[in-house]
Parts: sequence; structure tokens; C-alpha cells
Amino acid sequence: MPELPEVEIFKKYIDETSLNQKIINVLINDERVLGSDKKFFNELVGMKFKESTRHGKYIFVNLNPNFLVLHFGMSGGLEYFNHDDQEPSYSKVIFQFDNGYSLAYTSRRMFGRLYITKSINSFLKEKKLGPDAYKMSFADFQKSLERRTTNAKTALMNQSIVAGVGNIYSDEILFQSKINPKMKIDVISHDQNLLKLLFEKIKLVLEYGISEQGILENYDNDLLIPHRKIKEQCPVCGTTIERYDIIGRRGFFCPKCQK
DNA sequence: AGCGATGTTCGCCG
DNA sequence: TCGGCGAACATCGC
Repeated sequence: MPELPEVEIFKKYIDETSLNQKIINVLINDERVLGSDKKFFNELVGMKFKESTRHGKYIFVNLNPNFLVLHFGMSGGLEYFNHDDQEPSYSKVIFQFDNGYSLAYTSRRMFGRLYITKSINSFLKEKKLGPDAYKMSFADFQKSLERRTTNAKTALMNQSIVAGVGNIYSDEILFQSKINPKMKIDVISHDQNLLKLLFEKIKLVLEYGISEQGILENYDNDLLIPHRKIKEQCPVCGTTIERYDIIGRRGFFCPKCQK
């Protein structure tokens, strides 16, 4: 499921449901989602989720001294449920708390992973993650684009450049910025005004996504997102939305608005 | 029945 | 060494 807005909602979900309760058991239904040694997960018994932070599409849960890292791939999610209720489908790992509730990490397609790490910074370095797209400063963004020459769409989706933006939101950001997805990022980064515009649209689009709980179906009709399919019309100018393929993904744009 | 999907990683090339 | 790019990975719903 998740790009940055959805992951931010997951973070809030953890904060609202799972903090400060003693873990009495860690059920591992499928070891394939473990990105760190299984023993580290078993060691979590007796500990508590202290707080959480999000960087890009990753959530770090402080367990003092270590951190549980959650990543959701394309089909991961979280579900807090009562022990008496049925286990959510596709539950891969379940954290059972002493209050009678559990937090399930679910994943349908096995692209997500859970890790244990000693330090957030070393984890970010290891995964080569760039600055968080929602929290970064303009200077961070500018620095991140140094020496980059790929097209705008690929740059936005590259987690080493900016962490958190994926296929859907990159389409929307480029649409709002009126930038053609194939435009070279170095051309953009050498144009201060255009770069500033792109930066602002990244923030606005992500902020909107978070405010709408990342529920794409609810998104305003004057955005591109509801029209990301063939035979749709641009909500701004009425031109037929075009589809294109780039690094193995499918993007949409308005050929008139995004020259 | 086959295609496509909100993601990351790896290996090759220049 | 670094950046760009394409393929691979796994599974299921439409």
C-alpha cells in the first residue's frame, strides 16, 4: 500500500494503539519478512514500544535501546486487534501485549520487511536513504540533487535522493508542478524558481495526502490521482491523460499542462 | 487466464 | 566510485 502519507498514518496508528504496553509474545508466522536475525525479535518480549518516528516509507519504533524497523513494501499494513478476535489475514508477525490486544504486521506480497537496528542513522546510511521528503529543507533537497542527471519522475521515486515518494505521489507532484516526467532533473535543479516550485509541491501534495489519511478514493477530483487511468481527462484543461512507462512502472501525465 | 500492482535490490555498464 | 537503468522478486485481485 504505502507511500509516505500512508506510512505516516501507520505511524500515528502505532502511537494511538501500541505504545507503553508490555510485549508478552512475538508470533512469527512467516520468517521471510524478517530482515534481521529471528533471535532479535524474540528478545523483544518484556519490552515496550516507547515512541515512533517515520523516515520516508520506514517506521522506527524505539524499544530502548534497539529500534524495530517496519517497512511495508507494496502490500503491507498494520492491524490492532483483540486476542479473542480472529487473527487478521496475511499476518506475518504479531506483537502480543499484556492488555489483551495485539498488533499484527500484515503483508500480502512479501515485499515488506521488519528489521531490528541499534541506530536509526546507521540504518538510514545502510539503506542509502535520502532526506525525508516531508521534513527536508530546501537546502537538503538541493544538495540531494547534486550530480543527478536522471529524469524528474525517476529522481522523485529514487529513495536515495528523497525518501518517501513513490509512483502515485510522484505523478501528482509533477502534475501540480506542471513538469513533464521526462524532464531532466539537472535542468530543473539549475533553475532556482522551478526547483523551488517543485519543492513546495512535494510538501503540499504530501501534506494533502496525510490530511486525507492517504485514502486515494477520497481525493479531490481536481487532482491528477483520481484520473490515473486511461481515457481520463485532465481536471485542469480537459486534455486526455497519457500513460507512459518508466523504469518498469506506469505513470500518467497531462501532455498539455506538463510540457 | 493473464496482467498489473502505492517497492526495493542487485548486477551490469559507462 | 558513482549514477543510471533494467530485471528480478512474490502473490493475488481484477
